Order: sequence, then C-alpha cells, then structure tokens
Amino acid sequence: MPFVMVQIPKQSAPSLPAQRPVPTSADVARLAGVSRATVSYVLNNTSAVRISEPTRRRVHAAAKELGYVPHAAARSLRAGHSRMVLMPAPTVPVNPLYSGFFNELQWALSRLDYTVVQYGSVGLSGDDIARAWAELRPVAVVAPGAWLGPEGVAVLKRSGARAVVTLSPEAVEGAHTLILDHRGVGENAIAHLLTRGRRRIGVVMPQESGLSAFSKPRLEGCHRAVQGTDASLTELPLAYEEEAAAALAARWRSLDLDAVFAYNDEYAMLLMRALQDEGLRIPEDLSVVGADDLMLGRLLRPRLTTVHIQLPAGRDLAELVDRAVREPGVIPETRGVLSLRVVHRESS
Amino acid sequence: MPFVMVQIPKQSAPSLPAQRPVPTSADVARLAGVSRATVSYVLNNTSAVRISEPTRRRVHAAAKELGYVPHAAARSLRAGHSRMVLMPAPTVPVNPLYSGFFNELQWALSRLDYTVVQYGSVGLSGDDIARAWAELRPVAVVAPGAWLGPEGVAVLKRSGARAVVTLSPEAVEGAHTLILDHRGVGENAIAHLLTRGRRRIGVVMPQESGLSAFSKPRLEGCHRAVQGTDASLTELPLAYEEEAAAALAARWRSLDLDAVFAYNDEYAMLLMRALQDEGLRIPEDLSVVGADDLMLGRLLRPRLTTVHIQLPAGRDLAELVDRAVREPGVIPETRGVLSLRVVHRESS
DNA sequence: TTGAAAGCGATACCAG
DNA sequence: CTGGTATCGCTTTCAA
Repeated sequence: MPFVMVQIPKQSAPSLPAQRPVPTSADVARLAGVSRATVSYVLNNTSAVRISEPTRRRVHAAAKELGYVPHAAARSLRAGHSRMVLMPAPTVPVNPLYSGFFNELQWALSRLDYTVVQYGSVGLSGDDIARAWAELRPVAVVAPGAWLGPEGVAVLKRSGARAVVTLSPEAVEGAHTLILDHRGVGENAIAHLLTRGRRRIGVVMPQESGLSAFSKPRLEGCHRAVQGTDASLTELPLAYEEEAAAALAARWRSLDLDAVFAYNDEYAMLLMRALQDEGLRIPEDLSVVGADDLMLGRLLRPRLTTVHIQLPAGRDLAELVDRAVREPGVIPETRGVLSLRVVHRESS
Repeated sequence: MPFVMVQIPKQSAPSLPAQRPVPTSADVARLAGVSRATVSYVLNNTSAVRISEPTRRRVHAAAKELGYVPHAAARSLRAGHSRMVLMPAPTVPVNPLYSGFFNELQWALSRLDYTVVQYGSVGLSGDDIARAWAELRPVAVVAPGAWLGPEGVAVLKRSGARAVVTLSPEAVEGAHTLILDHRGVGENAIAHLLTRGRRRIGVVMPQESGLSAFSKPRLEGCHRAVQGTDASLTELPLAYEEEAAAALAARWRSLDLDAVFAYNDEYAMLLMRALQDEGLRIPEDLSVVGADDLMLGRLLRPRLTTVHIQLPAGRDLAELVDRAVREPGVIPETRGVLSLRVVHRESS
C-alpha cells in the first residue's frame, strides 16, 4: 500500500505561526555548543565559577536569538523555595487609604527582593483557600480580613510558608497579627457625638455585603461607646443608592434622632445630601460623622467631621515579613496598628 | 566503633516549631503503604484507573494526616502547561468602574477554570516586565494600559502564552486588543460644551503622575473636538489638593474661561467647590463637566454633568481569553469597547 | 489493581 | 574552565 506512505504534514496550515516549542536552557546550550551547566552559570552570573569571555558571549547570543526565558516553576522546584509573597486580591472596591497602603507594601517587599503575587480567590471559601494558596508554596502570606483561620495558617506553614501575617480584628493562632480593630472607629465617632451633647444616635449599616467585615465591628464599637450612658443607638440599614438615601431621609423626622454615624465618608455624603434635600439642617438639626477622612469630606458643606484612620506603614509590614522569613523561630507577635483620630469639622 | 551509632537528633531545640520538611506525595505513599503512582491516581480521581475502595481510603487518610498539599510548580512543570491568567496589579487607586470590571473578569475566568494571578511589577519597566511575566509561563496575559509593546507580546508568546490581550488606546502588534480610547471622553465632553454655547474652555490636567495615561488621551480628544471651531482650549494643571484648587480658583477670573472639562468627577468636585467658594456661579458663570459618572456627581449641587463610561462586560473578555487559549491560531482581533455617553445634569 | 521508572526544566556538585 | 549527572515533586505510560 505505497500510497499510505504519503506523509500528511503536521501543520496543515503552515501560514499560522507554528506552535513552536518553548526554548529551554538545553536549546540554548545546543545552539551555543556548550553544556546546560555552562548556560546556567553564565545566565546566573555564578561567581563561584569562572567562564571565559568568548563562551559567555556565545551563550548570551544564543539565549537572545532563541528568546530564552527561564522557567520560574522549574527553578523554584529545584531550589526548594521561592521568594513569592502571596496576598489575596481585593474583592471589593478599596478606598484610597487601603490601596495606598498596599502599594507601599508591595513596593517595599520588591525592594527586599520578594515577588508579590495577588491571588484571586473567587468562589473558594475557608480552608480551601488556604490549600489553594499552599499549592503555590509561597515563602510568606499576607492576608487582610478574616480570610485565614488557625487551621489555614497551619496548612500554610506545613507547606513551607515561613511567615503568615494577618491583618484582622483579632489575633489568629500561629500567625503574626496586625490588629486592625475597626471597633475603635465606631467608638471614637460615638464618643465625639456624646461630647457634642448628642444622645439619640443613628448608625448607618451599609447593605453592600462585602462591607460587613468593617461595618459590624464599627457598630460593635458604637455599642461599647454608649455603655453606661443615657444615649441610645438606632441601626439604619442603607444601600449605596440615591433612592435608598431619599427614603431614609423621608422618614427621618419620625426617627427622632439628633446625630448619625454614617459608616464612612461616602455614605455620609450620600445621606447628608438626602437629608439636606429634605430641609434638615446640619449640624443644627443633627450631627453627622463619617470615617476614613477622604478628600470629599473636606469638600462638603458643611465640612464633614470624620474619623481619620492611620494604617501602619507598608514599609514596616514589609520588614516584619522579611524578619519572619529569615528567622522562622520567632514567636508570632500581635499588635494593634490602627491609630485613630477624630477630625472635627463643621458637621457636628 | 559502636558509639558512633548514637544518633544526634536533627532538631536540637525541639521546643521551636521544628522546621519539618514539607510532606510530598512520596511521604503519603509511604504512610499509606502504596506507590506514588497510586497516590496520584487517588488524589486526582483519575478515571482511567480503578483503585480499590480500601486503598483509596488509606491514601486519603494518610494525606490528611500529613497535611499534604500538592506542589503546583511541580505539577505544571510535569504537565507542561498551567491555567494561570496573569494580570498586572494596579498601581494607582482604581475607581469603582475599573474595580468592578476586573472583579467580574476574575470571577468569569475562574468559572472557566482559570487561575487569576495579579503580579506586582513595581520597579520594572518595558520589556523586563514582559520577561518577568514570561518566567511564570502563564497561559494568558491580560494587560490594561500601555504595559506591553509588540516586543513584550512576542516574548510572552514565545514563552507559551496562548493569549495576550491588551486594553489600550491603540492596537498592539500580535495581541488581541480591546481599544479603550480615552480620547473619546474628552471629545464628548467638549462637544457637549460647544452645543451649550461655550467657547473658552479649560481642561484640567491632573498632576498625579499615574494618571497621565488617561489624561493625555482625554486632552487629545478635547483638541480634536475644537478642530475647525472658533473655540479655544486652555490646559489647567491641578494637583488633587484643596490648596491647589483654591489657587486655581483665585486666578480664575483672569483666565477668562466660560467652561471647564475637569478630567473626571473627583477633580470636578474639587474644582467646583473652590470656584463656588470664590463666589463663581455654576452653570451661570461657567459650565463644568466631569467624567466616569461616579455617584458623587449626582450628589453635588448643582448636579454634575459627566461623561458616562461603559466598560465591556468582564464575562465577554473572559470568553475572548478562553477562545484565544483554545484556538491559538486565530488572528488577534482589535475592537473598540468604550461606549460613551454624556449625562447632562445641572452643571452645564 | 498496583508498581517501577521516565521525564518536565533548571541548578549545583564533583570530575575531568 | 567546562561537562556529566543527580535532584526537586509530580504525572503517566508501560509492565507485572
């Protein structure tokens, strides 16, 4: 059956950019006429070994010609470790405060020669998340919020993570914890309103689900602040929409409140506008306090009283990570890092 | 020499959490009393092979006892490919528009069984970035802005990336491009002001460096819009600070302008406030137009006219990526995806 | 049904 | 100064 011998070309459409195999260090070695070991020495500038200048040039030329790029997975497999710091990618729009903090952290870590990777963890939950992260064998994990429990921390450490840092409301067993206690935000806001003589205080609770991690602790702090006083708290559920704010404003007078802590500056702006449109005067008829100290609070009229939140310096956190990586023996430390300050302006 | 047989314990300080070696599938196999192959079959539910129920249980039990987590790098090295989609981590605070888009994209990609990783690329520039990304051997790369040039795209493709998608002002050779042409934003804003009878128009240029990628194209669009009209454009550099806005407002009357396109809603708010504090009336003395259609624009008084920007659906982009991955032969396509619309409110 | 062994890509030791 | 080679952890034929 001689006709069967006619070879069918592998690529029937050779005009397409043929799916060429990715060049490896072996290819570079072959082209340069040296061994793979030599290629490795040259490309990594290994100081323990001296390679002749002509050879170096041939290797570099070959690498460039092939467009060789080393394979990170292979390298870290061989090395037995990586310098990857893993953080979960944010799932809710972050305010400038947070994004500034993370940029600084990222920058500082890369100065220390770490590679920062944000890992999207949509759909996973609980300890599955920790397992998914552990598969990447990061040298360190920085996890804001309540992503990680003690179990997750243990999984990560068993998988070689030398530092696990959480930024959360309370200490997590086995991990370094920077305590970001948002209760203090509510507490400060309410305390301020009390000194202004307010007693019947509303607390805005955003209906956006991703925000409950912040809104609940803030509310808890509010309750703590009214303990042992004659003031009363009223929860005010509010979606971040004009209509919702208008509806709340419409029934405002029946609520009989003389102040409101609006969760943050953005909700404060939303609510203030609706209240003003209803003819309510701020601060005569009621006081309004926001939080986060965003620029927009200064641009409102009246200017918005707010709780300024100072996050720790990204550089400090980066150094904590680095220290923990280099001395894995140290006891995980826990410390509060939210420094809060009421900025009194005109709305209260 | 019998005494030599006395073993020195590996961990001399057993109180510290001993730096135990990370368990591998070989350890699981040993503990379960089976071969590594069997472990792999069981843990991956390989359907081609039938493993007896008792064996499966023993393997699972051993894995759980050791806290075994597979090593992603080893796996993808062996497999020869990964399902990692790489995106650069944002370096500037992103507005809710963008962050919503990326969340949707991330979610859609993970539904398609891709792993989304955001890679921080601080300090690197140009083709070094592409090389750093290529080391991770992603199956696809999605890069907003002008991160990637044709050279970078080529590097990534040679390293096995089967899809490279850029979101940028103009097509990039070799990559799928979703054209996000911000010139249209400026053009729409100015066109609107012209129909309102304005002729001497200021254009705010943010001084924050990360924003020039947007502000320059927007300005270019402004120029295009005044082509062939009797209108004139004045660039107004402005930092995002109250003092800068106040200074600009103080010399406003000498500028002799009857309208301003304020780059976006946030700068518009900043500037409007300063101008109002100077006693200027909006829109009687001048018109103001923002962009991005943020919530705050609706809350200002007068309500802010703005250019609404509609990004493509994250799901569509995810499908584009998936198609490109599965059929790497297809010609990279280029299409505009920014749909713009002037929302006329009270400030113009 | 299970096990032995090859091999993915890069590196580092040890000979030559 | 350069080259063979074992090795990292895992998957997947091929044999038993």
